[in-house]
Amino acid sequence: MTTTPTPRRLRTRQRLIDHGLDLIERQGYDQTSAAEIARAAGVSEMTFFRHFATKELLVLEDPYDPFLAEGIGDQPRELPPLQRAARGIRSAWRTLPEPEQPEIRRRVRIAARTPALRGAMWRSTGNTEQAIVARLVADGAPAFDARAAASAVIAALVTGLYAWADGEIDTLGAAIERALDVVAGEA
Amino acid sequence: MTTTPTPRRLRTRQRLIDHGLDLIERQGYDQTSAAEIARAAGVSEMTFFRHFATKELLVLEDPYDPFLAEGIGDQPRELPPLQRAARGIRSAWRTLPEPEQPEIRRRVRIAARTPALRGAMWRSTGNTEQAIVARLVADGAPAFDARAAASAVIAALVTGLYAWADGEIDTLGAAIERALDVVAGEA
DNA sequence: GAGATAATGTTAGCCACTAACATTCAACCG
DNA sequence: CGGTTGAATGTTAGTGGCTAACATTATCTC
Repeated sequence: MTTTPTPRRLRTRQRLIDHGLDLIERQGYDQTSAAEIARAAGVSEMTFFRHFATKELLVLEDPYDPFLAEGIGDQPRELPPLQRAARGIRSAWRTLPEPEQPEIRRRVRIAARTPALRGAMWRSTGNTEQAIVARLVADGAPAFDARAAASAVIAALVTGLYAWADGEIDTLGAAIERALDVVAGEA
Repeated sequence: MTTTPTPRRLRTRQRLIDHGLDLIERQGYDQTSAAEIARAAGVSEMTFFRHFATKELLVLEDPYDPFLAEGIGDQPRELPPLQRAARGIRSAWRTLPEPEQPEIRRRVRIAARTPALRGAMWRSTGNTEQAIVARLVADGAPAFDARAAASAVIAALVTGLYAWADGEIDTLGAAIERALDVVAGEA
């Protein structure tokens, strides 16, 4: 189905990202047009949109990572959905090395500062949220409770992301732990 | 500061809303242009945007209601922020009569079905969220915890709103109660 | 080196939205 | 009642996000 991209395409894509984040950091998201980014990257405007279906995705697109939902199945089913989701994510995160990608931080910082992107960020977490809902439901949670718990946990996580991007919290891991503490305290 | 709108302006605005929701319900949000709505309401496209700064706001604009945050101050400060927010909102809601406005339900149903509007909904809850954060912080909560708690509670509330609009839960009050139960169970 | 295929370019156009300026409407004043 | 004023609306022109259709250029294979 999904054919692997050619080296040339990957180079073009990376140039668009590099020049795009650069320009946006300097002049702001709204003040930077897709055409301008394309010009800076040495391609046509059309090519920009062939790489990123929307301008938002230049900043927010990330490969879908369902791994966050994977720890949920291990949690005891007696726990309420919110606790299961929070603890599952925490344990999934701990099995992973801190992905110290500075580019992710650039992206999140831009998103945090751009009102137009905050909504888009919400949309871009949709896949992760659905994965969490699916796991909770598979383990017996009512559909409504699963949706409410998943959306609440994701919202807190995004808050943590923003705090990390702003330098308010040092490491991504610490931001996540603290956000999860707030929605499902140690109590 | 804010001058009261003239009767004529109010009539035009209502006609835009009536024809707008009507057309959007029939053909979908993305398939209905602002120009089309304006034409149906018998005004120019420019007038549409003078009443609604963005097309999204035709569906989502609602007077800012800070009342939801008002019950938070009454909660015991020993409780963690998430509990304070959830209980405060619950008690604020209970002091109010169920506002059985069918138009609100139309709007929410459209928002629930339109991916482009889900993000906008998130933005439109920003005022309420800020009010909640302000109250939590005023009562001594750390800023980060307040933001995380407020965003989580709002996210769950929006989930409840959608469920009510879809008919999955009968009354708005029940939807809110249940959403709050999920994020801050009786435990 | 010829062909096939992916990647890009060009052009034209729709829609959301804005700025600038002209026009109509409604209330108020004499 | 006519005239004046300010709000509401209309008109026109333009920008930026985004798409469709078709032409062109790279790159890879044989």
